[in-house]
Amino acid sequence: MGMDERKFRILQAIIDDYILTAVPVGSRTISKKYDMGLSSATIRNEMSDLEELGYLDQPHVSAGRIPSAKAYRLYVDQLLHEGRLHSDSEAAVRAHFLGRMRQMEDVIDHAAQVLSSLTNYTAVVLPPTGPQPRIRTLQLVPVSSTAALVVIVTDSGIVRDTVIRVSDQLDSDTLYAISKSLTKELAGRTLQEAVEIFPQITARMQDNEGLLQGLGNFFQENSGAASHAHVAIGGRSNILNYPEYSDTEKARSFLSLMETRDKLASIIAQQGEMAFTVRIGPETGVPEMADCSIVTATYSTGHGQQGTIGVIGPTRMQYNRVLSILGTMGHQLSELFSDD
Amino acid sequence: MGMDERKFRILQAIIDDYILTAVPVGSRTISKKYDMGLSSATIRNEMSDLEELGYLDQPHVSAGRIPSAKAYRLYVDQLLHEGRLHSDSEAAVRAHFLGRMRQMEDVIDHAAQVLSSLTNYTAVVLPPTGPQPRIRTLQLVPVSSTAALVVIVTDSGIVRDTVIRVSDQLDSDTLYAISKSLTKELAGRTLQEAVEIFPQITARMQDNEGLLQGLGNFFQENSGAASHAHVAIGGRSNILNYPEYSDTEKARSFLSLMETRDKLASIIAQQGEMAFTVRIGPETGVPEMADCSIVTATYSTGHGQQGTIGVIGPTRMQYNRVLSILGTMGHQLSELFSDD
DNA sequence: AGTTAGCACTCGACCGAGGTGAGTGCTAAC
DNA sequence: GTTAGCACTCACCTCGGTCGAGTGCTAACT
Repeated sequence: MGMDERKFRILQAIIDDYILTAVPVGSRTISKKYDMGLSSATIRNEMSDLEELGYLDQPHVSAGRIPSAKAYRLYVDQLLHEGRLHSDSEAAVRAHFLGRMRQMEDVIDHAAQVLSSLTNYTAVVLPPTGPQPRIRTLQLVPVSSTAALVVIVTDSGIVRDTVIRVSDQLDSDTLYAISKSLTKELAGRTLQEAVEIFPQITARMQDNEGLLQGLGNFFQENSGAASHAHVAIGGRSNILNYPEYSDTEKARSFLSLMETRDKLASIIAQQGEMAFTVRIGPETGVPEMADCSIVTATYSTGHGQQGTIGVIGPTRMQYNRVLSILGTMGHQLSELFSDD
Repeated sequence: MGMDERKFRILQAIIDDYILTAVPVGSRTISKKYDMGLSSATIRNEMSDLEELGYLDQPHVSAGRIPSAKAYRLYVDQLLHEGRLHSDSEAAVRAHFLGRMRQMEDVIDHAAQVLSSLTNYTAVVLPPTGPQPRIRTLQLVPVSSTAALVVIVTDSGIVRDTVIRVSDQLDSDTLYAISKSLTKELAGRTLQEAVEIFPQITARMQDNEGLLQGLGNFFQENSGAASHAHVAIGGRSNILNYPEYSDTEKARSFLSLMETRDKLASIIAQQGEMAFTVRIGPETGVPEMADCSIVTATYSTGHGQQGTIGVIGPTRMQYNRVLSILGTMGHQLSELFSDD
């Protein structure tokens, strides 16, 4: 007994119906609602086969069937293979990005917001990370008599800043001079490299110890794995729209997972190069998400950096819609970042 | 029939018990658990009076009584009046702030986190706002050949920045020169004032039109009510710990309110000068929070700026604990910001 | 051989009856 | 003014019965 064309069509109908209704679907429903030209009895036989093949589960003997993770997997693979993602969502996404935003964080937050409101699921957006950005300019701005702001501009246009304390009294011009010489030394290097050669620089410029030490620390802190910094999450409570989470206990564990940004980031973070990832139920590897699916896509900044956007919802997710929206969103973000 | 001492003690016992158990409390419970030296019958009579006075509600005729909003109000006023907030929480709060943080946002986020985990309710922290900060320094940092970063340092040490596009090609030194002259013109003024006199400056410095226009926009955008910028929220899902929110529909509406930062900020934002505000049930003025209470406290930065921290929980909130924790947290934040 | 109709069977959902127990209000006695 | 006692109320639980959606199996039809 293999998986023939007809079985597949029936399976697809079952999945479609279940995605819509979240109710176990019976043979009669399929035979009537999706006119297959087959009687319910025949469907029943096929469903029995599909269950044996592992594509369907039966919550109890006299309920309909529901698709298994394996079924969704098949369904999604098909979608991805065919590549026919209907794209009426494109306009919607684009419309939301008309007023373009200044800051990275704004963009990230906004993207998560849009993504969740378009899909009605929970959305997560990770900022771009990638090869160590290279320093382009470093500048010190006086903040008070004992503090200065360090602004570092990198080749990907990303700006990092921090306030450091300087024990000495330094005026604006002196700081500018120091900035210029530091820029000369550091331009073109990564933060990692900056940490390495920093002792030499410190040796050469013996004055301004306090300042240099502060700078050293800053480099140190920021050179590590580009710190999963800001993770934007949107539509946290969307999950409650779906009956599978009407159980409060489930909802609780899901929502508290959503609160721990770090964990979430590591779950979402894309490994590999794929345009899309779809992890279904147990494939997520997270017990709290045993009946969730995670769909992610990547975007890139045109400076070799990559970011991830993702949607989390019940396994009976509208994969078609979600994939298409993620695709569009990915494009938009890539465009937005690459000419910025 | 008035409110005598004994009635008050009974009411207090009822509130305490209800806060703990969330179950309507009956006369027998009070007479046994809180030994008043009175029989259940007597308590019953008193409770009947208290109900008539509007301090107790009876969900149905044969259940116990639950405290009304009016009762909580009385209870809280008493707490605030007596001022005896037990302070074993002080150490806990302090412990969480040992590693002090660099950036405003980090502090805010962390504070919300701590506050929610200490209270087990949902916590909200608003960044300090206050009288228009005055410009101390303005500096332009080149980002690319067509963009520059504007950094503005204000007297409260707060740094605002944005990237603006400059149509002209400007090198670092030129930008520095412009920065210096702009700083001279603008130092000591508020952003509001900067907007007003900006046309004159533009007229005087006719070159660099693109740049000046970008700057103008930036001032304009930031001069408004100090933009409820970053609102930190912690323990969103804590509300689900409490049986009054085991109804999914209620939880949903609560959580989606928590998602709209702006709205939340305006709800929490403290009017008036009071150290503490307690709004109970309908007093919140938000229908979604008909059976929530909001407790807020303020902290200040020592530069005339004030921020708000708040806790949102069910009306049967542990007011005592919450008030004391908020108080301590407020102090810690004030200290942290004032010498920064 | 595949398809279909028919039928017995299963099992969750829904409904109403009855029992249980916490809690009240009232009355009468202390 | 306080207390004991008692009848009464009402949410909640459990139990049995009915209903209906859905299945699996068998036998007949194409």
